[in-house]
This record gives sequence, structure tokens and C-alpha cells, in this order.
Amino acid sequence: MNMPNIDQDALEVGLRLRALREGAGLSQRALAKQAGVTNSTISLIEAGKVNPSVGALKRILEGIPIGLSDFFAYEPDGEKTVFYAAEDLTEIGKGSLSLKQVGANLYGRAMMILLETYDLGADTGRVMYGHDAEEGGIVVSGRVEVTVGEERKVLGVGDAYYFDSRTPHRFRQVGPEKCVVVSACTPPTF
Amino acid sequence: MNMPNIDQDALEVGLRLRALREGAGLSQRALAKQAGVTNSTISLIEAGKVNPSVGALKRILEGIPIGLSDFFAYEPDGEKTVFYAAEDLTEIGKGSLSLKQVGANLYGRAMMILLETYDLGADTGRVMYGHDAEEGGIVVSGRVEVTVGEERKVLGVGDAYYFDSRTPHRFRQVGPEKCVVVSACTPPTF
DNA sequence: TTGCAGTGTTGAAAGTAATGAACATGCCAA
DNA sequence: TTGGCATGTTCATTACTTTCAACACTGCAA
Repeated sequence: MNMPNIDQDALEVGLRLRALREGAGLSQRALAKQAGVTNSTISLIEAGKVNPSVGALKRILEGIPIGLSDFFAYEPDGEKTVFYAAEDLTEIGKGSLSLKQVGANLYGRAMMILLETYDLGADTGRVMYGHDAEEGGIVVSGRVEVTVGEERKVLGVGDAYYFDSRTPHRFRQVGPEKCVVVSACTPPTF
Repeated sequence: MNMPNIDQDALEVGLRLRALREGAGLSQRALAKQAGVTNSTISLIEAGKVNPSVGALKRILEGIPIGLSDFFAYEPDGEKTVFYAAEDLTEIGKGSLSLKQVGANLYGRAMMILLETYDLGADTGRVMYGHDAEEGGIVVSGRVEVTVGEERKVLGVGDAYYFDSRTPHRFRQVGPEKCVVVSACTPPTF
């Protein structure tokens, strides 16, 4: 009598919750305590054996923390996507640095692929990512000065880089034309 | 024993569902039939008397149709937001036309405010929005040629426009510098 | 009026999620 | 080994969502 896809949805929710919880470094009991539910509830949800109420899920997600909208932003339909038209890239950039992401979100992905466009004079400033991740890329057009730790180098077309995101790093456009870089990085652990 | 905010959340979900259902022009029974649940379920959810399961809510929303992520994108926390830092604007642009939206979504809003940046040569092409809406804006820098219906005019700094979105319209950057426009438009009715 | 079709609401019963207390397992130290 | 402490899992009970059927109401037509 029950529609079979309910189990499918419940399992999807469960797998996602487990990934997020483990990514946050929390045990079922730790998250349960913070969320005000029992560890059984989380266990059953993660195993896909129940179809949680939105209230329960909301409280649990608050302990991670993540919002319901972001949680559901990863929908099963999206995971089938393989090809992306150029205009379908998700724009996440700000200012003179344009970042176009392949896919609308990172959920379930091991990598984030970016098309980075540095306008003339674009400069990320010195940034220090706190999360444990790695990133690398290849320059497609223009030139960019890359500083990683104590090392500094101007990269041209075809040049590449790869480093640990925890190392302080900086990108600065140089030369007369915009710089385009295709990069990849492991996502921040939730 | 129960936390009082559960009822608050359930009511929030209910009010939102009712607004969306009525906006879609569906009766409780019509939506229930399409979603594979009973009208009682929808009635109780909308009244905030129950805390629906995600499976039930997902099936119901599919009949509207709207996804869970979009449904929850309107969160009570978000409605308090009044000020937005420049870098917090939501980038929704594509290609040489950058669109930065004030706020992450339109739910509960009567208007969408955009910061539009047209790169050199940027051109929207002739567009025809099917929904009943109105839009207007003021040029902040640069120059843009605007075509609305049979009328065409080049707007400079301080110039403005206002028209019905259903009228075919086109924006094309002209002159030696990028063009920046602050615009507003009424959102598509859900 | 009467009947009919539509609307949303409300009861008791059926079905299911959440609880609380067990259980099994693995790891580390004494 | 033994104990202790953490992990995730399972089961019967409790609590709640969902259903089914009935209800009250409105508008419209015969």
C-alpha cells in the first residue's frame, strides 16, 4: 500500500544526515543531545528505516548546524547531472573575482570545480582557509601572481598550482588582460 | 514536556503551505489527490496542528510543484534581515551580465532588488517574460541602450526606466565603460 | 425549498515515528 | 585478560501523524 519511493526518500535523507553528522565530527549521541532527541531517532533516520518529521529533522540539523533549505538543496534529481552548459554554472563570485561553480552545491561531491575569472587588478588578498582541504588549478588565459606560504610565482597560460588550503595563499591578476583559471578543491567538511 | 517551538515551526510550515497552495489555485482535495495523500492531512498541516513527516510534505509539495529546498528557503530567521553587506548579495548572473540580488530568495517579498553590472558589449538579447510583473531601475554608472516594445533610448547616469515585464525588452551596454544599474521587479507569482 | 457539488474541518481508528532501555562491538588502558 | 568507555543498533512502549468517514458550511441550479 505504501509507495516504494518513500523508503527511497527516507534512505536519501538518512545517508545525507549521516554524511553531514560524520563530517561535523559528531557521534549520534552527541548530536542527539545537542538536538534534544534520542540517539535511537538519529540511528533509525540514518538507516532510512523511518520517515522523520520536519520538526525532528529541523532540530537535529540545528545541531550540526545546517538549515533545512541547505539540507534539501541536494536533491536526488541533481545527482544524475553529468554535463553542464556554460551558462548553467553557478555563480558564487564576488567583486572583481568571478567564481563559477560546476553544480549548484557540493553535497555528495568529493570535489568542487571552479571557473575563476580575475578582472584587471583582481586580488584575493591574503586568505587563510581553516579547513583541511587541497586545491589546484591550471591557468587558461591571462596571467596571475600566486603566493602560497613563502613561495611566489607568476603563472601564465598552461601553468598550474596545487597546495594545501590551510597554507595562507593569495591570487592577484597581473598583465593587460583578464585571467581565467580552472581550479578544483576538496570541499570544506561539514 | 514538548518544546513549545515545535508548534511554532508546524504553524510556520502550515501557513507557508497554505499560501503556496492557494497561490497555485488548488483546493485541499485537489492537491491531496495529486500528491497521493488525504485532504485531512493537508488541512491539519495547514492549521499547524501536526508536524508532518518529510515524506508527506515532499509528496504534497510535488503537487504544487515546489521542492523542499525552495520551500524551506523562506525561514523565519531570514525575514528579520534588513541590511546586506555588498559581498553578501546573492549572485545570480550569467555571462557578461552580472546580477546581484538582495536576499537569497524572494519568498515573502513583494519585490526583488538587483544590482546589475553590464560588462563591455553585454547584451541581454530580446527577452519576453511571460509572468505578470513590473520592473524599473536607475542607471548608476556607464550607459545602456534600453528597448521596450517599440521604444528605444540610451540611458546615462541618473536616467531611469519602468515598464511591464510582459513587454518584450532588451538591455545592451554601450560606450567605453561598464554599466551598472540598480533595478527592482515584482517577483513571479508562485 | 430541495438537491448537488464544492469548500475546509473534525472525530475514532490505523499506521508510523520517537522514546527509553537494552544489546553488541571496538578500542584503549590498567 | 579485565574493566571502562565510547561507538552504533535493536526492540517494546509511547506518542503522534495519517487515514477514513462523517460533519458543517457555501454557492449554485432545478
